[in-house]
Amino acid sequence: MVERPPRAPGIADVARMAGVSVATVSRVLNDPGVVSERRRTAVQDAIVRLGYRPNEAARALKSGRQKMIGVITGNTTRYGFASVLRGIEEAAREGDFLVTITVVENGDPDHVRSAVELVLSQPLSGIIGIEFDEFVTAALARIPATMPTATAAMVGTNRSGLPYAWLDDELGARLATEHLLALGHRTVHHLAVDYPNDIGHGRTYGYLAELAARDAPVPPVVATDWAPMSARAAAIEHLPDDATAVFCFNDEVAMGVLRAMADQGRAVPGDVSVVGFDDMPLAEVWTPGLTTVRMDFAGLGRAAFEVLRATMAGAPPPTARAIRPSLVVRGSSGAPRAAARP
Amino acid sequence: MVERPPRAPGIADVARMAGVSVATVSRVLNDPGVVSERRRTAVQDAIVRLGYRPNEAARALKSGRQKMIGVITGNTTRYGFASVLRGIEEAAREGDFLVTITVVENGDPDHVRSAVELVLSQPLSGIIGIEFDEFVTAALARIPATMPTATAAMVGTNRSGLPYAWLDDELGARLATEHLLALGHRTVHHLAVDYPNDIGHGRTYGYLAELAARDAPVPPVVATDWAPMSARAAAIEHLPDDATAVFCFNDEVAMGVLRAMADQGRAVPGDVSVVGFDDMPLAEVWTPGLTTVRMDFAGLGRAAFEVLRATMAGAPPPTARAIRPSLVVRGSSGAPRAAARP
DNA sequence: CTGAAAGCGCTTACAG
DNA sequence: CTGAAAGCGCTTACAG
Repeated sequence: MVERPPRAPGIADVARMAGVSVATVSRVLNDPGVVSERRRTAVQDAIVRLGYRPNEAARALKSGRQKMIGVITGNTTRYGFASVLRGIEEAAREGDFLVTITVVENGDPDHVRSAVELVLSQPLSGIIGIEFDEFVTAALARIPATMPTATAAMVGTNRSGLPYAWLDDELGARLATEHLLALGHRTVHHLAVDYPNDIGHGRTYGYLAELAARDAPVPPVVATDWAPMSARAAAIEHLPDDATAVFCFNDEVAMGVLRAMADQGRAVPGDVSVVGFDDMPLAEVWTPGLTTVRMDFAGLGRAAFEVLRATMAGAPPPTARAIRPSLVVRGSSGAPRAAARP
Repeated sequence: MVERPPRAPGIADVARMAGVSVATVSRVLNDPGVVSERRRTAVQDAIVRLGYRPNEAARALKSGRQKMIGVITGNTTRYGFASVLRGIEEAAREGDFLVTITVVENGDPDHVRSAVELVLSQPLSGIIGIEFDEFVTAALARIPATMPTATAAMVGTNRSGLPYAWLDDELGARLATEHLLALGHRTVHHLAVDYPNDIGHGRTYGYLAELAARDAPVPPVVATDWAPMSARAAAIEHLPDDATAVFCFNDEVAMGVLRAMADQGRAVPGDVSVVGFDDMPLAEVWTPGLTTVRMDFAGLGRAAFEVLRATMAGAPPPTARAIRPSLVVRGSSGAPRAAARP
């Protein structure tokens, strides 16, 4: 613990020590170029000696803006949200912005409203929504148009209409589906979360599109929820016995499917190939290693921050920034047993 | 997008509409009891009609404190940190506090200093450090004593000496070790992260203590780092062929060990029992389901917030709040093959 | 119970 | 380039 004066030094203390007016100190802080070198040096010395630190509340009161951005997000315990948040935080910190988070995880109007009120009570510079679901969209809809706002999204999830950066999960799904088809599977089955719904998910669309493009039969989509054990149950109940390839909504769903296969004594990839989505850190550790699509969530967070920064600077409506996913092939996918068919 | 006046309404607008002074409006906001019912109602009506929202920057400027707490944490992408953050955020939101996060993930003095500077530039009400590693401890050491601060810790990690809440991972390790010994294993091996080091970890201590208490032989501790695949490598290289039970530092390490066993053709739990630590959501999905120790990280976050709240209220140095872990038995642990020995 | 007034720590026209 | 002064939106003694 450093010892400190009872009251933190203010701009007036600096001015006194440097023998200048408070206005000059303020200028040194905000626009050093306009101050003569002599005084500038004197002020900077005083700042260091006093350990002066600007009071952001006072700055915010004057300017109406604070060097702080708000992030509205779903459950930060989930891999995607956590990683995007990570990227935002890094980019923000580099730009000297602090990040405040507000979790919105259901559609209850009271919950959404109070969460937004809480964020808006602060003089934020801007807001980023991690718009992967409808709850965040609902929260974003309550933010006044005067507040600079940007969004991190995936295909089809950017329902707020705000400037955004996005991850092309539709492309990722096509890569995954194509990979399986190229291996010789007659078709590919799919476990989808939150399907059917009015948002739709790029990864489900991409899967369907790739099947169509290659004239593969389209099996019924198997619906599940986020919980891996629900995916396990859905796989056991709805995946046909002759399925040889399964493309999963995300890695956690894939892990549930892998568990289902193990419990049923079906070999992976011998009897069935399983492909996930996201490439979370544990994907490679699973037995067998999970073939999946790598999504650069942290990059998405950084890109969203750049979009917000442009918006804050009053730039023309910034273009969306897309991040390309890539396929990561590991042990869980292979050729079907009877691959040698015409 | 709601349409809004160019400038947000202030306390003066409310006062005008309600026909009272600004002082009265302020009182209604902060201490409604002292205002007569008639005026109070008038003010509250005006607040609603105007959509008035207090400007926290102005409040902070007067009081020197803002309804915002800062969280200093390690990589929020990791399960433990993310879950504690989660608990803090929930508790804070219920108390109408906003949460700001700053990630400190290495010991570089410049990094630590600038991270702390950034946090301190805000008129925070208080700070919580998720003190699971030395980097957060280093950051906490730079916070002036005048700032209310609390910590979320585990056994031995609370090196800052600040008021804290903690998770008794030493007890958890004893439960896990005892479980394995009670199953009939002659002894238990251990993969430890960050060992040996001057902090030490409660879970490693607890394991050692339980072995000693039961007069079991003490095999050399196998060192690994956080990455599951490193744990896999360490297990393959250093775990003796006759090991029948392994207690792992955390679930991710255990997953690496499970992978090592699979790659070596050793059956779990037939040939070797594996126990993890933390009970992350995927632990039950693994094949076989992972026996582990459940750690209530979110509860820890909430408890840390309570400790901070007491500190902010100027209460006597709050007592530490302990959270008990519990053993969760699943498929990865069982009796050794030759269990029927004296 | 209520109002007039000072002041929190800055920034920013306005003069010079 | 520099300083004196007003003001950002509140809270809080101080009188009454």
